[in-house]
Amino acid sequence: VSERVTIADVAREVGVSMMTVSRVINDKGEVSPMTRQRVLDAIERLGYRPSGIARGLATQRTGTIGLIVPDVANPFFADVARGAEDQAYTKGYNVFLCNTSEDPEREITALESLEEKRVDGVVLCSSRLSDADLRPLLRRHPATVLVNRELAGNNLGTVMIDDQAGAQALTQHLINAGHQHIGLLAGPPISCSGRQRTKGYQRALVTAGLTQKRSWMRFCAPDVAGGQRAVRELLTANPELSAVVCYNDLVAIGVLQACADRGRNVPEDLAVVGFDDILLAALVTPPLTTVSIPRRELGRRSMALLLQHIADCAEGCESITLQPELIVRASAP
Amino acid sequence: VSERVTIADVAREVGVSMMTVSRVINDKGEVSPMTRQRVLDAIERLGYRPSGIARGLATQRTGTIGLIVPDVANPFFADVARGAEDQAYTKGYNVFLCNTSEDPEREITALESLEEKRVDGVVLCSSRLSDADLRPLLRRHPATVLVNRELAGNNLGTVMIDDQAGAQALTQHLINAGHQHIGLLAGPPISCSGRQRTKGYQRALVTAGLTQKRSWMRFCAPDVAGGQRAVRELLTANPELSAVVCYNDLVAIGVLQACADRGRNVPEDLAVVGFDDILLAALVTPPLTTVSIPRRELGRRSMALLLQHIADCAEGCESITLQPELIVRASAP
DNA sequence: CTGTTAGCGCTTTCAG
DNA sequence: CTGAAAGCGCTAACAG
Repeated sequence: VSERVTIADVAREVGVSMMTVSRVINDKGEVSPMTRQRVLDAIERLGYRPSGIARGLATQRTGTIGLIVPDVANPFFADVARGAEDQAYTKGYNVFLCNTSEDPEREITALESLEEKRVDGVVLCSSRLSDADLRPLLRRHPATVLVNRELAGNNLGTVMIDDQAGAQALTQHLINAGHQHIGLLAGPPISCSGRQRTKGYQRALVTAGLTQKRSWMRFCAPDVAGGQRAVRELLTANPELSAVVCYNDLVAIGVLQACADRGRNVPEDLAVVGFDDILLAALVTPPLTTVSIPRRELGRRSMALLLQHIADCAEGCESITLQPELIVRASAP
Repeated sequence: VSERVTIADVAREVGVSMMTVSRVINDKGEVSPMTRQRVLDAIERLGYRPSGIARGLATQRTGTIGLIVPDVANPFFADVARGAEDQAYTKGYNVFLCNTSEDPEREITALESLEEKRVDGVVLCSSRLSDADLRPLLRRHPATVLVNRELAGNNLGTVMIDDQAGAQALTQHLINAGHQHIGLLAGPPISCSGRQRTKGYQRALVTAGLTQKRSWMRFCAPDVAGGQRAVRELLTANPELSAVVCYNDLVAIGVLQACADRGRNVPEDLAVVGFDDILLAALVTPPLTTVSIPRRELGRRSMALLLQHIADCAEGCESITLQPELIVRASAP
C-alpha cells in the first residue's frame, strides 16, 4: 500500500481540475466525452480508487449500514444477516456486523460505535433494551429499522414475524386432527414472542370452543433440556393431554427425547409440534411438524425497508409482518 | 438527528481550543485536570460524539476491518464470524461483513469496496480466487490474514486447520481399535482439505504398517447423498472393510443411513468416523465419532493475528495452524 | 499545559 | 462544459 493515488493526481495527469475528475467518477454534470475518456484512462493507469472516507466527510453519507444481532452464530440471525447483507450489496452499501451476546451494555456500545462510524442507518434485531434506553440511542441515528421488536411512539420501520398466527395455525392443525386436550410449553415468561405464541394457542382453542386449563400451560427454558424437563411435569400433572404445542423446535426435540426415554410413542401417544423449522427439525425421529420462518427474507426485507427510507426520507414508518408457513411432518400428521 | 455537535462547538462552549478538546477525547498529551473535567462536562451536556469519518481522514486509520466469507448462513462461517467480531470488539474495531456466495466476481467486488472504505485490514476466508487474481487485490490493502487458504510468496498472516492431523488421528483411532481394513470416502477431488485428509489417512496406515489399497479409497460428493451412494459401491467392491473414514460428517451420516437400509450394524459390522463435528453429529444414531474444528477460535485467532500485525507492523507473516480435536462416540468406540 | 497552522481527499457552491 | 474557492470535522506538528 505505497502512496495512495488521490483525485489530485488524476487531475494533474490529465491536465484538468479535480472537479472534472469528480464529475466523471460520480457521473454527475456534463463532461465532454473526450475528457471523460481521458480521465477514465488515467484512473485506470494510476490505479486510482476514491476514498469513501473523504467522500463521506464531504457528503455526510457513508454508504454504510449497521446490523445489530444478538449472535450471528445462532442460525436464525445468521440467515437474517445473510439476507440483509445481500440486499445491502445489491444497493451498493456495506454493512457493519455487531453482536450483542444478549448483553444490554454491549448493545448500547454497538449503537454508539455505529454512530461514531456515521452509518447511514441501522437494522436492529431483537433489541433487549427498554424503551426508555432505546429511544434516545435511536434518535441519534438518521434511520432505523427494528426487527422482531416494537417501539411505541416512534415512527420507525418495523419488521415482525406473526408469532400469534403461527402458533394458531399449529394448534388448529392439532385440533383438525381431533385433539381436544392440548398442552403448551410456552418458553420463557419474559419472551415477547413467547407471549404472542401463547395468544395464538389460546385463540385457536377459543375459536374451536375447546376447554383451556391453566395447568396445561407451562413456561420453560427455550432449549432441549428445558423441553425435556417441562414435559415430564406437564404430563405427570395432566395425563389426559394427547398433544403439546412447543415454544420452539428445540423444546419440541426435548419433548421427543423425554417420550423416547419413557417409551411413549410420538405421535400415537402424544402429538408434538415445534416452531421455527430449524435444520434439525426435519432430521429428528419422528420429523417435527412445525412452522417455518422466512429468515433470509426477513433480513432482506428489513434492509430493503431501511434503504428505501434512506432514499426517500419522505416516507414514514412502514411496518411489515411476515407470515410463518405450516410444515406438516410425522410428529403431528 | 438534528444538527451534529462538532468538536468546535465543544471548544467554544468551554472556551478552549479544539486541540484541547481533541486531547481530552484521545487521552493524549497533558491537560490540566480542571480543564479536562470541564471539557468532559461539555461533551456530556452537548451530547457530542466524535466523527470517526473525520478522524479517519485525518489519521488515515479507520478502526475498521473487512471480513469476507463465502456465506454467513453456513454455520461454519457464522461461527468464524462470531469469533472474529468478538475479538475485534474487544480491541475497539468494527467489522464489515461481506458474503461472496462463492462467486469470484463478488469476492473481487468485496475486496474493492473494502478498499474504498479504507479498512485497516482484511480477514479473508476460503478465497476462491486464483493466486494471480488475489495477489494484486491484496496488495492494495494495508494488512490481510488468510483463513483456510495459502498464498505462496506473499508474507501474509495465515490461519489453517490441520486437516491431515485430524484425519490421521481418526484413522489411528480405528487402528487402535483393531481395524485392519479401513476404507476412505475422500470427498471431491478438487477439494484442498480433501487432499489433506486423504494424506492423513494414508500416513496413519503407513505408520501402522498396514496395507493400503487403491480400491479402498473413493471420491464422493461432500453431502449425505454422496456418502450414501459411495459407500454402497465401496462395500460391494470391498466386503473385507470393517471401518470407513469419511470426508466429513454429512458423508458419514450418508453411510449410517445406507447401513440402516441394508441392516448393517454400526459399529459392529462397520465402524464409521466423520469430520467437523457438526451439530447433527451428536444427534444421529449412533452418534458419530468425529473430529471437532474450533471454529469460533479460528475466527478469534485470525482477527487477533490481523490486529496484532496492524499494531506492530514490524512483524512478518506469522502463520497459525489449529488442531482439530478427536471426539469419540458410538459409531466408532 | 495550551493554542496555531495546515492539511487529510473529496464535493459543493458559484463563476466563468 | 470546466474551474476556483471554501469547507466537511478532526488531528499532526510545531510553537508558545
